[in-house]
Amino acid sequence: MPGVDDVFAALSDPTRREVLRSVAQRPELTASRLAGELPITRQAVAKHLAALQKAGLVEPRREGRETRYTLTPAPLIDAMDWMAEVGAEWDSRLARLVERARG
Amino acid sequence: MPGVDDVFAALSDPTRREVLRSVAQRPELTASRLAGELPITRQAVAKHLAALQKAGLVEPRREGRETRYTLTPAPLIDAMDWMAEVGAEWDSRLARLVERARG
DNA sequence: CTGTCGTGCAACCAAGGAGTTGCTGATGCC
DNA sequence: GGCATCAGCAACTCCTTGGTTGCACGACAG
Repeated sequence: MPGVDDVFAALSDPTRREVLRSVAQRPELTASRLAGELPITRQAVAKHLAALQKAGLVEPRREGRETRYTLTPAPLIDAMDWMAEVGAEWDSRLARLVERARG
Repeated sequence: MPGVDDVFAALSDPTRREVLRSVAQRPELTASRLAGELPITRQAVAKHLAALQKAGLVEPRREGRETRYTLTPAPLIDAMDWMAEVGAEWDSRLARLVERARG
């Protein structure tokens, strides 16, 4: 039950956004494999994944000796909700955008 | 011409989000007035406003000896776009999974 | 002109966070 | 069993940053 606070905090770092995008693109990604594609160590990737997990954006699944990560995009909607709420007084078009994104 | 990077960085701080929300609700707000409503000094508010301005989320307008700030919500759309893009990649991943399961 | 109010700039401090290295513990393969 | 991986934990180093105080300058009221 992470709040908007954790979500925005997680998205604030460019490397972490890159990690999130990688997890979104490739299924069942592990920290070691991800570290092989990024210019940082495995431990750094693990920290990013922990932050993303705290924000509820990613879900670990233990498979033998490796842990695979999966995107859980629900908190993204909450963040978009917050932005729409801020923009609501200013421009009602934002609210309509989110409505459409939610499906 | 600020990028998504500055926007997410600006939104990462709770106090700064509070500032942004205040500016969104009450247009033509000044730093001193804002500082009166928050438990921080005027200079801290000014720094937050500077960060928001760098992200293109707010626009200053000099009026005599005071500067009034106005919300410019356009970069919020960019940030929402980024999130929607990540979600879309996730959806296509799901689609591929379903495709494979269908055989 | 003088005092006051609102701003901006600079230096400084404390806390947090990104990234690293080093080690230990499991798990899988020969 | 023995070795190579993958992962988790801890401590440490920098660098960023949110917040502060102090000061100096421009604008308005008396």
